[in-house]
Amino acid sequence: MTPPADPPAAPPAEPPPESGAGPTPPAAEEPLTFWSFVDAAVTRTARQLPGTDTDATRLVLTLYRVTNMVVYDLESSVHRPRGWSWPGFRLLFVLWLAGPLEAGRAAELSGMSRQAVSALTNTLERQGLVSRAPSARDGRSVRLSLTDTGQRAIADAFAAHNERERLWAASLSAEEQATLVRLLGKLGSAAQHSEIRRR
Amino acid sequence: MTPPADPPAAPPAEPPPESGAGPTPPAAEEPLTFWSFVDAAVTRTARQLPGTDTDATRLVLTLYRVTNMVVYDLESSVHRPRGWSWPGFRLLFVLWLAGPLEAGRAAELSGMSRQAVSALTNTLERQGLVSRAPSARDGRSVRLSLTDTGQRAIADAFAAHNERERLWAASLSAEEQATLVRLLGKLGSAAQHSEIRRR
DNA sequence: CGCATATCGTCAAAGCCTTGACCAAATGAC
DNA sequence: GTCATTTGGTCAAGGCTTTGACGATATGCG
Repeated sequence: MTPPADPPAAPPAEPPPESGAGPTPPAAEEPLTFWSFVDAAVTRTARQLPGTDTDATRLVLTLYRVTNMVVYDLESSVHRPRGWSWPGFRLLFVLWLAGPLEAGRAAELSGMSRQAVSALTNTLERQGLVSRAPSARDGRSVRLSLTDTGQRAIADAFAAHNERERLWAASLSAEEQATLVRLLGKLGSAAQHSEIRRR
Repeated sequence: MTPPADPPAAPPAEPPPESGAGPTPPAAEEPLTFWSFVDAAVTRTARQLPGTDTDATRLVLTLYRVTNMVVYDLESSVHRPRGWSWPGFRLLFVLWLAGPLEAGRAAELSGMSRQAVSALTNTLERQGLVSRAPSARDGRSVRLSLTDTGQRAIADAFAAHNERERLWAASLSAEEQATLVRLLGKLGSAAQHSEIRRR
């Protein structure tokens, strides 16, 4: 779901609906595009719902959209050509760096649910990249580890993945990258507040 | 897939694998957690693959993980209780703000594929929130619009959604929010470079 | 030691995503 | 006007996500 990259070259939006029913018609004279939609969204939510925290809307909308673009690019150019998926790569990445793990720990480190790790491991096991073994520590657990094939495959994939990451990161200076990471980390720490729902 | 919020309180990782086969064993003495994994990942990829752009790795890893946390929280606390999904909300949001749209335009504005919008519209139509009509402009197109029920439902959901966005955003000052949005926007503009894959 | 409770991984059902394909309609060249 | 090409929406297959449930195993209290 990578959007067109060249705003505002998209064809014109349909004309706004007639006055009366429903929300206030969009006031934009220019056609909306993926890019201008964020600005328009902020303006229009303020009009539709007085009291809207428009800065928060802009923040979350931008965060989600940019992340989606990055992930789509990485998945479609690096991982799908290998017959992999983005979540598959993420699980292989965790096992590559942390070594063999119990499935629950792999779920925790990768930020996936236990059921998602279980289903994903089915796929990766079938591809010969990961193997399951009963855990000596706990009869309920399975220990996931990369096969030799998996080790080689993830090293190769990560090289290409990192090359692509570098292209994305290169649009920011080193200082900007550091600032972005710092602010994202600060945003992420909000999850420690009791109001935020977490697993 | 929201990870535990309280680093590093997670139970200890399994002991590192023995020397020899596979990658260099993880050197960390502390158990890895969702949080410390990012730092560990950066350190260990540099060791596994000399020449790794570790700043890019940190940037993309952090971006993805924080976004995932935010989306999981919004979806599980605001949208799933309504019987909705995150993508469903996003499509409703676009139709709410832009008014009735042809499906292809809705796909464009929301950053989804046409097939994803089609399948999602099936669900929302079944829930009585969206309706399809043939487009007068183009015999191949369908025009998507919110039903009256849909209008009311999205207004109510967005109020709760925005309240939750506000909680997230509140962890940053207004200036920090503006800086984050600006840097994300700059990162997103990288998609205009020809190397980045886009739809 | 017995038993209630918690934990781990998997299962099932339903929804969402991707790619490739198909059919109908639109477009543009000649 | 004809025809090749493009476009729009849907379909199908396969993979990934969620929630709730289940059976096996572990834990801790009395």
